[in-house]
Amino acid sequence: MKCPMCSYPESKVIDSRPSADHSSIRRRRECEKCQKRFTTYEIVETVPLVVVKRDKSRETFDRSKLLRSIISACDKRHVSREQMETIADEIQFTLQNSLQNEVYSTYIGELVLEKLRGIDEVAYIRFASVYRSFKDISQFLEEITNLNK
Amino acid sequence: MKCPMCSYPESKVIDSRPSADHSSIRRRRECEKCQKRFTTYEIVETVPLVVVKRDKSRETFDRSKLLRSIISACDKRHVSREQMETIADEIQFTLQNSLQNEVYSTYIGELVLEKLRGIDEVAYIRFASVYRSFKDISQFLEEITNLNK
DNA sequence: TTTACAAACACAAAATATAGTGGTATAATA
DNA sequence: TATTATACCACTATATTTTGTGTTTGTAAA
Repeated sequence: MKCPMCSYPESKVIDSRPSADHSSIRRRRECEKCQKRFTTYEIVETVPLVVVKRDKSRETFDRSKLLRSIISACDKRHVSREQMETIADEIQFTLQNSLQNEVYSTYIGELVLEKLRGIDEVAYIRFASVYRSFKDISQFLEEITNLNK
Repeated sequence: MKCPMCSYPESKVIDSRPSADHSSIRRRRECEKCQKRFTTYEIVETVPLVVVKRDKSRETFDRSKLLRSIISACDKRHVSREQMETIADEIQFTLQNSLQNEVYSTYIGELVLEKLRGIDEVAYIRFASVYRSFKDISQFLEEITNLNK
């Protein structure tokens, strides 16, 4: 590992500690040339998450886009911004921990529905109406009837 | 190191290679629980560069601020924006490769002077006049006299 | 000011990673 | 299409890192 001070390419580890949740490793290194010490982090490669849309086109996952869709479903409802952020966070976490690096937008939609269902029924129905493209009132009614089963 | 798929905290290294310039190490790991494999990178901690000002107050280094000071010194002079950007880049590079993570603003000033001196004398004098707070015309003259020595 | 916590430091035994060699597959490029 | 570069994979001997325990220090919070 190259020394950030003198750029010499070899250094040795003198201490190594996993982070509390083991999501990274902090190492303390010493340059073999100038003896200066520095810190490094080993982190999991972040694979950019690709979302496959209905028309099969692909785009990189965008948390703010996800959040916007949640916000608009919750408009005027008693759902706090914090709750919405949490939903977005949880979904992002779920996606990033899914084994794939490509996820279907429909899967994300289902995840949002699942979360909203437990928080606000109106927001849930609204999101479903957009997401599932309800064609007429009967589908609405059907979804609402299923809600309390 | 936590498995990004199943979140199990223990994994083993199965391959480890330094990058071409030794600025990072890529490791291939295998989760001890789910056996899935993933890649990690060990990178040097990026220490935010702190600038110590004349009054001893500290702030984080801001390239755009540095650039602004160069731009105003070069106002109406034949120095291209590209040259100014290059000066800022070179100084930032110098600072980030300096052994310290705290640098004195006076040091940055000297670096700018050094660069300007080779490019445009008027810009140089202007920057010096602000930076060194010339009190009267005699200091100006002195600096100008020294310029072509 | 006291407390609490993270980071730096030290040391040593035990466990694991590193780096050489070499093969395969894939993607980007000429 | 041939070429190149990169990632992934396998195997092995040896050197290095890891991790427990414990001290110290700087800094943030109470």
